[in-house]
Amino acid sequence: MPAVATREQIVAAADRLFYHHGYEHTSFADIAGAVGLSRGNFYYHFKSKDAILDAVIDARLADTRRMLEQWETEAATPAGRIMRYVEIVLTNRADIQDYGCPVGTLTTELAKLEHAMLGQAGRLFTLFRTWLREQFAQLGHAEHADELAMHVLAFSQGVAVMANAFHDEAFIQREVDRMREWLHTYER
Amino acid sequence: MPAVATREQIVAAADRLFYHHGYEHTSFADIAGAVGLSRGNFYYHFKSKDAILDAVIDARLADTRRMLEQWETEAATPAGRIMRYVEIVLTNRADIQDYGCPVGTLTTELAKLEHAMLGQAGRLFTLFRTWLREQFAQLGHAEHADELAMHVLAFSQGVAVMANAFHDEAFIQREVDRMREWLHTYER
DNA sequence: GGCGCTCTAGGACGACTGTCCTACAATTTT
DNA sequence: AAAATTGTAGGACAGTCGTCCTAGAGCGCC
Repeated sequence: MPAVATREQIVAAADRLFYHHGYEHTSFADIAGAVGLSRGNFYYHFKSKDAILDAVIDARLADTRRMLEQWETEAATPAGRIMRYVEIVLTNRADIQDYGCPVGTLTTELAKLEHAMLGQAGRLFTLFRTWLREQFAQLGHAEHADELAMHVLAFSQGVAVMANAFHDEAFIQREVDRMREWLHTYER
Repeated sequence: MPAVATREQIVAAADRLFYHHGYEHTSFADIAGAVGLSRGNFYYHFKSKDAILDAVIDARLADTRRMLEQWETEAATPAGRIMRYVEIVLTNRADIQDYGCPVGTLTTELAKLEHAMLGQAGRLFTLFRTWLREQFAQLGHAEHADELAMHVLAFSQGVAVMANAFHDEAFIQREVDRMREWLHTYER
């Protein structure tokens, strides 16, 4: 098998395991088992566990950019695009109830570990923040665009943590509805 | 030194370390070093790491109950008491920016570890939830008290995650102000 | 066939983990 | 003073961790 395909398999497995069980709690053996490779052989593809994390974050950044670009084509209005983001917590409610938000939980964990890759993980948040800010600017609120973007991010993180803690789908739906109404007050 | 004092020292040190570095990332050696005891000797006081976590959660539950009772005496109105909760993110902003919310981050971590003590940690959330629900009921919104309580909890968790990720004090202040205005619409 | 490159298996390594045990100091009780 | 209790130190234990090394399989190219 070509190295690139194996590398992608490793990244995909690590991505899933980091999300489900956390970075620290996922061992090389776990990833190796998921891909079907021997443990020691990993150093041909990645020279350290940090390098895998780096690749996982890069992959998530690329996936996120792809998703945001797709939203640009699917939703015609900035408000519609913002709602696309808000509704992630509904779309991914099953995973969120089980594992929380992939971005939020990773950032929280890396902060506690004082991990060198924390800054890299922060770029995931910044990517959403910048995109949301642009949507609010297009909506005609350039002056407070960043504050509104941060508010929407905080909404999603709050819902994710609570949904993970209480496994309450009705709660998620209510909060999304509340957010939709809030967003209407900013539409012109 | 009597055992009870040593035990309390261990719980206090473990509480702080679990909050700062996470449960899994904190080892017996770390706690022992913080208290100034030998590693192996812990089994005289706690028979397992889970037992320490259990004691830490119990201590946090007791501290939280004390805090909530104090709020009952300090704030005359239910709205004032709810604002006391909302303003935690401001009062504890330094710790929150560094380590996030003690309750939220612990629950998130234990969920990923599929740890048996996850249910115990959930009681911390439930304690706040029940208390907030009671305040909203006293405010005259008995019918939606639980939904409103969950909304306030989600607010605090969202702010905590974002403040931890971006270290933005102005953001915390803005969100608290936003929450104060929101709460005014529910006052009679 | 022989060479070189890509990829892999398997194990060794030192460090660290939670757990447990035993011997001993300190203190209290008899 | 002797005995019993309470608390401690230090190390052994089996296991796991991330890391690294070596030998060799599979393959295209000369």
